[in-house]
Amino acid sequence: MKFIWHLEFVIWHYILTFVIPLMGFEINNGFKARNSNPSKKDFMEKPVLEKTYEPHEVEKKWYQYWIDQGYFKPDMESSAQPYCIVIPPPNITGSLHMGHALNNTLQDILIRYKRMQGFKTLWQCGTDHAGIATQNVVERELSRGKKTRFDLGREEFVRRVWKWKEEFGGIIIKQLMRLGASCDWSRERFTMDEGLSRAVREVFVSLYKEGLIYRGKKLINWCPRCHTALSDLEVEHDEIDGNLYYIKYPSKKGKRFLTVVTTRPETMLGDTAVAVNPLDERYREWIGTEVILPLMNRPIPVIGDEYVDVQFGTGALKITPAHDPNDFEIGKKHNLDLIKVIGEDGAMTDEAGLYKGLDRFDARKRILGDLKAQGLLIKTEPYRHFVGHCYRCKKIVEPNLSLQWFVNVQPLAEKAIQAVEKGETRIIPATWEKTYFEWMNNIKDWCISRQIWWGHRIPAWYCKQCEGITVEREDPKTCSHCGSRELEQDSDVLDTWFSSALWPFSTLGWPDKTRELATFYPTACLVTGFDILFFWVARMMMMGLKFMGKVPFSDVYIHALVRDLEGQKMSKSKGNVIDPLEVIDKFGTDSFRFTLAAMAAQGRDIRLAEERIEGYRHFVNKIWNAARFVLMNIDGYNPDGFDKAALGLEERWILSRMNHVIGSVTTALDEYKFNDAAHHLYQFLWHEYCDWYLEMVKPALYQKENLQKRTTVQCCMVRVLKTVIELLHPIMPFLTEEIWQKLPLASGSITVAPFPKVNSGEIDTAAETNMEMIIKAVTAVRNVRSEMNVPPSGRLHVDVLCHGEAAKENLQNHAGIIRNLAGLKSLAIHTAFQKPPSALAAVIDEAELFVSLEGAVDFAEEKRRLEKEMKKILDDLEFISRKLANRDFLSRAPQEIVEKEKDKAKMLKEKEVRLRENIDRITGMCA
RNA sequence: GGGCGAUUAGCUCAGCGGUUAGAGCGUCUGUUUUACACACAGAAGGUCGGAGGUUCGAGACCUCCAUCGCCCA
Repeated sequence: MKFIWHLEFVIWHYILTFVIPLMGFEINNGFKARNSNPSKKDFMEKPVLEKTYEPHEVEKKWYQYWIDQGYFKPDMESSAQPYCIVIPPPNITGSLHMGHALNNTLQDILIRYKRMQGFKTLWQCGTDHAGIATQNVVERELSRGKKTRFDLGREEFVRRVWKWKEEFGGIIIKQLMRLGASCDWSRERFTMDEGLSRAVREVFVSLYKEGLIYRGKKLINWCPRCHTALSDLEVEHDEIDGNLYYIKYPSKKGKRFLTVVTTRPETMLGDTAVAVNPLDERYREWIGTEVILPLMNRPIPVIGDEYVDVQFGTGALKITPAHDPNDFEIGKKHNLDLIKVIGEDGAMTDEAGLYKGLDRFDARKRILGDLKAQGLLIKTEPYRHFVGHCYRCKKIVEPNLSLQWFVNVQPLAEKAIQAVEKGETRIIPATWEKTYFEWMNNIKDWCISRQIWWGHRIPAWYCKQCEGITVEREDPKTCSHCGSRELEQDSDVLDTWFSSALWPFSTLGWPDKTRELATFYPTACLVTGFDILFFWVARMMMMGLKFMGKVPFSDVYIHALVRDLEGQKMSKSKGNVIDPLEVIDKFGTDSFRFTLAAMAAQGRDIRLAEERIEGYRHFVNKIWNAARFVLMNIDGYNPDGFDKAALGLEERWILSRMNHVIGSVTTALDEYKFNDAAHHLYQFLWHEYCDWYLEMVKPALYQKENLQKRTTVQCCMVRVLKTVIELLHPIMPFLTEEIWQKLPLASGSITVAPFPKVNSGEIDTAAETNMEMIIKAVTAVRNVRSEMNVPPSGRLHVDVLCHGEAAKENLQNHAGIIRNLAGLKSLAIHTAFQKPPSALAAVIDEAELFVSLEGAVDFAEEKRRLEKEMKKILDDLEFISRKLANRDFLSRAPQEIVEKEKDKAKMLKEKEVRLRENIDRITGMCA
């Protein structure tokens, strides 16, 4: 334990000393720019970019700029449609981990996307006071000075926690800034703020007055370490290695015994019955008799109850209503006494007789020893079973009888179920709806009181005179029942999740009727992990519907968990955590964000390894270099030189493809398919724009004779780059801003630039078809070169035999592209010609290409190559022929599918013929 | 015990009724081509966990089985 405290101290010390100064973003509330736009200056001084993208300075510079410009604040005066996301408030004790990184990256992508689309966007941020967790941290700090919170007293202790919060509580906020999060920091809220506390008070009082909040003595989960009650959700059931103990309970009369089985012998001191199944022949005659509870020598009844599982153990169950939830229910049914033998501190109570004062686990040992000595312990067998642990401190939870505050949530849950059924709130992916309904339908009363000091104190006062409870919006001076002035406030605080449940409206100003509340509630989307679907989402639904009359959000997007490469949950104890901040330091924020987006497929966990991020850093660098290339080739650039009539096939093609990508990315983001958006952008930018378009236009850029052509290319390549950078901005905010600012025609910030829209007029199917043919021709030649080991330096002559005039025209018109990209010395296009006997052949759909080699040709190798090709064609052809021979297929499949298959078969047959001819020709050469 | 999900190329994953399957990384072969070797060109690699069924057609839909993971008792 000491070691852990020490470690924690070291970590905080590190953060304070090194991390915070490095992250020093300055937040001010002004809309006015204080700095001039930082990069225009750079552009003037350094027209050519560095060879490699260096993220760190860039990130710092732009983040500060965005804050200074107030881009993250919604313009409340605008009439645009609102779009609001409330952040899942991180705990003030927290430090950024992978879960936060993914969660906030996805939110930032959505917010930036919508902001660019012109919505009035608000990403409402803030932190959570995290009652038990924070109290634990400060208590641990105190214990280093050998003090407890009781030494300080409540008031002083709470003051200390506030002080701790002021000093350390902001760390995660600074870390979110490094992630690029575009929250409106000027609206940052804290669950213990005055306003949010007022919301808590209002909700508590009105639910109490309505009878939905009540105080009652029930069996609750008690953590003896945290010394507080917990809700059912805050208990984690983990499987542990335990034992099954077989214990003899002697009958009151006679010499017989009833053998009961238990995993927790220490609770037997509080047994008030033994239960057997009334259908169980073995014990039928026992029902109604009494046995003597060993060690306590107390007679207890044997009762019959169907709950008892005949198969389990001996079929006789000891009943301890004060220490087991099932026993509690049975006890209630049979009107059994409740004897509490384990106290709040985990030690045995006065009711435990001789064992009073012993810790629960020591008592177990002692009891087993005593039973053994009396010959009452028959046997002990190993048994793995699930035991409840405190989700904060991981200690074993004690079911305990206790007077606590509860919310009767069932009436609230019904409305929350209906809202999802009616589609007022969509849960995405929809598979989670089932889980939501399952839990909501089986919901139990929510224990909301916590026996700690850090939190919202329960606004209930007890009268010393009449013992009545007074619950009011304003602190009462007198008892509402008898008027006495002798009042004492309940010492408990509320479950932290109680205030979190109000977050979507309390942060917007409720219970006041603010403009923000009217504008942004219901919020658009909530992004969260499934681990807090019940803790938080479900409760926000209930409270939002109850107090606002409307669902708190239209969409709930549930994302994956980030795991390590082996699929293990990342945890400090396993030592498999990847620290997001280290990743950002190493690879830059944009690489990291893109990786998360690319891997965020719906319904699947993310297995993250550093190599993934490193891989996407290559993409970042690729984009950087594409921009570098563009900027190096825009001298003499004339922004008005974009003449639609002058566009070449390359331009018409890339613009068409670009518009497809705009459409795909927009759809993907609208549907929360972040990985699709990322992959479309990756594919287009790298493999279409860089690999093909930029390579194609190099000659036009390098020449100075045809200035019209050059200008057209410049305009087009700048436009496509600018567009794709804008599409990428939600995922990669920093790199895109840096490049965008350097591009001509950019002013202001990409943060608020309009998100590209599809221009269907630029979709050009003919251009795409023609370009595909050219790409196929180039690839075919390259393939031959590579397969036949023709050195890249060898300039070749190629003859193309086209099937038809259309193909000839297309290839003829763009022979320059083919020559350039395939590395040819010369290219001749024919519709009929004598095949050169020794040339290597490549067959594409629309043509045959003959590559003439100088010097010796390995005809045997060429034959092998062609035959390999032939095999593939024949396999395909066989498959398709079988399909077309099937009468059912022809009659039942849709006509267009049949046509498609027929076309394909025709194409394959043609290819087969041509390949056969070439094989025959080469065979002749071999001989 | 109840529920949910996963199983596709060496690895991580897309694809969820219509070309006997795609990407990234990795592997192999070439290449100092004036944006990028964090690159370029090319290639190899899969009977889509197993068995039945529905369908003209099935990684994709249904049933069962196996293995793994998660949630709730």
